[in-house]
Amino acid sequence: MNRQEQKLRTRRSIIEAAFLLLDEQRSLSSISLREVARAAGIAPTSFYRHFKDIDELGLTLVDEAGLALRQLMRQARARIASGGGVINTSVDTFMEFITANNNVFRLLLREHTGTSMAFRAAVLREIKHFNVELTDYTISTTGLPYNIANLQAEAMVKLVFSAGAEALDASEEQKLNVAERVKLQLRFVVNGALQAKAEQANS
Amino acid sequence: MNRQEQKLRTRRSIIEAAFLLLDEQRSLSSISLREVARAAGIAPTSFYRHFKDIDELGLTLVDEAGLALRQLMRQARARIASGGGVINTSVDTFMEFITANNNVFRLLLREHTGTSMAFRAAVLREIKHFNVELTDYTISTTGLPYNIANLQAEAMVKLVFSAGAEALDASEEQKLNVAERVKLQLRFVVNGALQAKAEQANS
DNA sequence: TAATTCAGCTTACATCTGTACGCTATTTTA
DNA sequence: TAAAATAGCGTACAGATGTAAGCTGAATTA
Repeated sequence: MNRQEQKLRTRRSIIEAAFLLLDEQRSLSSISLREVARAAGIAPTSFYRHFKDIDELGLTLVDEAGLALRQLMRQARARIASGGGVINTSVDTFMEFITANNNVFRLLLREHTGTSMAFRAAVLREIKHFNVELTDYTISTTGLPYNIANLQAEAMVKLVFSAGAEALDASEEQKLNVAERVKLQLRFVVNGALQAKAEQANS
Repeated sequence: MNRQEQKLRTRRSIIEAAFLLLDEQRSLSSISLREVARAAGIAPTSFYRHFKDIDELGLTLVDEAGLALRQLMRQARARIASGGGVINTSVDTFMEFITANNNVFRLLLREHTGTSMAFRAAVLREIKHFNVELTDYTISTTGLPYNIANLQAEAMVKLVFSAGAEALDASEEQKLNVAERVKLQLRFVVNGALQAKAEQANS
């Protein structure tokens, strides 16, 4: 077995151990280096061979979570292309993601309002990606002017993330309810934005 | 000086010390009993004369924060009555609150997605108050049917809270920008809801 | 093959935590 | 006034934490 390879493997096991620790009652700031090391099956001090800090590990986790979200968006777009409606498909895809990758989404949600400015900034970067891509998509499919498309996209992302937060702790049927409600709310936003476009055109 | 009176005074100083500790880098789960006691000027063990737990203190803080928010709403309603538009006045009032009671709002925001189920539940209760009152207000002023008014109110609260989260870390001019944007987004929602009402009536 | 690198380990230490126990001094009650 | 209650204190202890120092053995390089 290669040395590099082995090191990467250990690094992976640290990362995955950390994700497992990040359940509904733990945040990045509350997991300890020793605890992660224990879960990863290494000595506390060996942790330093891979990360300078617990914080460096935390940033890595946020990055990985963001990556997973972007992959999700690609998946959603593919499903939209094959019919079903933008809002329906996107929300359903999102909800599936949350259910399947519980801890990953929870991490983003928690650190978004967490105690570390670095983590908050990292999460904000990921959300900004979301906004930019949705704004572009909206412009290209509806022809809304940039300012309106952007406001719309931002509002939609916020509503979907809030719904995701609710869904995290919810039962399966509650999740369906949350999904249904947010879809209606997204339609409010879309229709309101369309109306704003019409008004803007008339002036 | 009364004994009860003195005890209340100490209790107050614990609560206020805790609020002061809850700045942008501390959450309820990261402040220690000893730290709070130190800041309040009492011995660590004296803390137990007032609260069973740090958690009991935490719930008290969430309650106080929720109370402050409800008072804010009353204030906002009074200002609406004296003209200026519902959305404008509400958002402005909210933003003023956030600026003046930084740590109070931050507490709610953080514990909303925090690691303690009890705290999350407590914050949700406060948000539900918000939703109920806004739904009632919407029905009585616009005549929207309950289901639509409720969806609208929920969406608006989520958007305003999200905007509040952004405003917390923002400069004064950024805050103005955030406020302006959320007002436009709220109009999207209101107009979209009105349209939904029209559609619902036509069926 | 001999020398170097380095992932992971063990040991060690200073610091912080929650909280149990019992004392004191003052207020309240009888 | 005598007895009871109690807010606050000091001491003490068993954990947990981050991380410094130095060792080991296997993989890599020369």
